[in-house]
Amino acid sequence: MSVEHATEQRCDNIAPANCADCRMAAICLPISLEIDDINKLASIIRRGRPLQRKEHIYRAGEPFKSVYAVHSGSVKTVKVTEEGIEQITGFHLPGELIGMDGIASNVHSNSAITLETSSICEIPFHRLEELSAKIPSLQRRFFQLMSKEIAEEQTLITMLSKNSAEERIAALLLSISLRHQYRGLSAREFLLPMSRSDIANYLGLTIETVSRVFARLNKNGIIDLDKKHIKINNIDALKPAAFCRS
Amino acid sequence: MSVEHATEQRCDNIAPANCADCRMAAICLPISLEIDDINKLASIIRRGRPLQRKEHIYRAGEPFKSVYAVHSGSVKTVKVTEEGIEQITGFHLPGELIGMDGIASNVHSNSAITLETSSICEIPFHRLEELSAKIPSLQRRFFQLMSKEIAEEQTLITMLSKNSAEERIAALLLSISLRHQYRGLSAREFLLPMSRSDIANYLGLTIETVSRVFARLNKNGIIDLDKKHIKINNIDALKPAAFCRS
DNA sequence: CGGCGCCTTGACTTGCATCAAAAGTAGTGG
DNA sequence: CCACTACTTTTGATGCAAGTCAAGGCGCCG
Repeated sequence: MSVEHATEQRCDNIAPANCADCRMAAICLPISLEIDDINKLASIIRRGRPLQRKEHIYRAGEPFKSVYAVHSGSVKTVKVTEEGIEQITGFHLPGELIGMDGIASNVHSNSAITLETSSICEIPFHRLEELSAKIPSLQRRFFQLMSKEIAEEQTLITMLSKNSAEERIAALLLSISLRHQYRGLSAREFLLPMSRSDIANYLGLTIETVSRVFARLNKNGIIDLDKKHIKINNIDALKPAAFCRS
Repeated sequence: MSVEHATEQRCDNIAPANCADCRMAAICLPISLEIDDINKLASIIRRGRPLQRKEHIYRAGEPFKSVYAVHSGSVKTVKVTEEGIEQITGFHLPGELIGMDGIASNVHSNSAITLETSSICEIPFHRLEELSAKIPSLQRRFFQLMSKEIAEEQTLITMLSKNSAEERIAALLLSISLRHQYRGLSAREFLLPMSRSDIANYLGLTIETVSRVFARLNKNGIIDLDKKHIKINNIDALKPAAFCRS
């Protein structure tokens, strides 16, 4: 809707979101909401101005007020331990929701940082709570999103605990590929929005190891890699089953 | 309350829980619920018969119907990958809630298995949802519990990704110690309900490494260990800070 | 053109895994 | 109560995947 764009231009800070017209809505809210309910939800969501690469959406330690949906671009979430060690806890693509780690303690336990120019929708949590109590399918949807995050983290835990460097990198590529596909984009060819050192940090490896594994996959012809541009030639070779017979 | 015991005796399968009198309630539901609301919640909770060691509470793949609170004893949750690799995703002590990973897909993604004789309360999820929509503080509490689980898993992720074998084991001991203390039990002396191989699996190590690290901590006098019985002599030596200067 | 990040590649080191075997513990049944 | 079997834990010897250290390449921007 052109109105949406116009609003964004005029208002230099935040604009009301128009979820009914957002092509990500099917992903961030794939629920059978009545059009009426979608509009109620949209009315509490605010679309922020586009953020540049490396800007913070929220910082660890800040009071928790909202959760956020990635509208376009990409984001990493980072946890910092008391000793100052940084751990990337997730990479987030359009249609994905972030910030739910702050609900428990009312303080964000992670920081969220854009990996590229991104546009982010803000959802004030107390209003989401109120609305959830009134719209059962929204409450359920939100429980589901949190549960999904738990399940995804468990997958990462298993990977860190049991898999080799090559398996971890293969799994990350597959995950990104799958999420692209889900959004109707190419599963075989895309840009990696994150740096090698982000990948290493996320997967519990060093940059050198990440670089060497990419080089090996490239030499084997499983992928074609040119800096951040990746093309997967043999998607099956990246699947877990491929590692059983090697 | 003796009535509660009487009920348990009579009914060989399940008995209604009496949350108002349960000494775990302060932990599993530390919310400012009206006594009235507590009773509404209690009315949907069922206390199962005591389970023996190694019994399943639910199995991965089963339809998701309920979440469960550990009333007494202890439980491990285990995720099995498609390739059949098992990863323990958590150890759960009295007052802790399990099974929330199943909400997203309506199927349990983990199995839950008792580590010792345990008594477990079952909370049918659809009734919890209904009640949450009516009692705002309950809805919030449940969001918080899920968020807490996310934050805890992120801690495990960081540990698996960044810490040495010794640091991981120290962190596990500290975590158990803290949870004992929270329940008013000794922070310095307790029984480890899980086997060495469970610990190894959870922390992404081998049993041999776990055994060696325990032996080293024992020799250093940091802990006294006799099979599963552990006594922490120098709790500070287990804290992350202790590893900065070593 | 020179400085700065980011990435790659090579040589070497190391913490933990693997393999192997013995010792300890628990459960079962005669 | 002991003998037998099966499992868990400990301890030792060896190997390897990934980390560390170091140097050089590439792209970007002032």
